[in-house]
Amino acid sequence: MKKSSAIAALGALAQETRLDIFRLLVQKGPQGMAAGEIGERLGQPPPTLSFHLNQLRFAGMVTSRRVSRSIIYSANFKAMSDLLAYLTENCCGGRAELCAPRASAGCSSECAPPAPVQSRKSRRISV
Amino acid sequence: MKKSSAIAALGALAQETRLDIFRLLVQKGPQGMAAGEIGERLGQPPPTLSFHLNQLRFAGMVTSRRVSRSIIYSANFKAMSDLLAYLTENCCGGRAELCAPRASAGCSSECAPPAPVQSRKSRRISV
DNA sequence: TTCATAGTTCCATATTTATAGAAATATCAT
DNA sequence: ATGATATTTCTATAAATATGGAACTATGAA
Repeated sequence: MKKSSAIAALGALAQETRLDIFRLLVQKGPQGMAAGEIGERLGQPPPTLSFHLNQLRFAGMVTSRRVSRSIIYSANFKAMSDLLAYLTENCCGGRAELCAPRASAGCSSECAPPAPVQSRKSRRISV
Repeated sequence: MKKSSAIAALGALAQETRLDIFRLLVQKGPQGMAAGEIGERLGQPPPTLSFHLNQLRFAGMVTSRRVSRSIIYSANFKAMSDLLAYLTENCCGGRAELCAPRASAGCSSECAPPAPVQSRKSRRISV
């Protein structure tokens, strides 16, 4: 994944209405949901909703298809997983053992907090 | 994870310099890196860098600790994994079998594109 | 103390992003 | 055609975010 795509994806999701839209669509699954229904659920006026759906679409996080008068939006699951992979890429310099318990998908699950590092000489430090 | 935390995290990462910083720190692992070294690597003037480090810190994506004159920043791996979990939460309404091949961590790996939905009556549609 | 180093905060400016009314487009039913 | 529904584009305005110079704070060394 290119950096610019990741920034676009993150930026698309970093807004309350759009995050709501995206999670709604993630939960809805591949069948998707019509723009109108999304707007009803989230209480957004059509132009505002359309703006946000466009942002998500340009960022590649959703796809759309017309069905009769409705436009059906669906989450782009591939884009989501690519983004997650990008964020965790080469975690801990490849030495995932530095990332504590159940570091399954290359560190993405759960990593140790950086507190108890002190590799050799235990050095006392302040925050 | 609360929605506001997710938005803060996504917003923090949705900016080129900050994404660079975060990925650098993810790859560096728990030992972290001094602000100065980050600035050198990314070619950012100190005030700009400090601004972005603060954004990441307020969003909970990095932690900082002082070591002598340096301030060492580290990625917050827990925050990252919480964010990833939030994004994929209840994927496909819990029926992860709707999300195609190797849907390991609740859909986060790879999900089917929404193209071949057509649950019952195969309806021809245009895009 | 004084100096050099490492970072931060303050501030003004520039840029980007969000909101929603009004008008326009597309589809379907009559 | 005409009207109703579904959604978008246009537009102006408002709000949030990014940038970097100048000045400030904290730490350690001479």
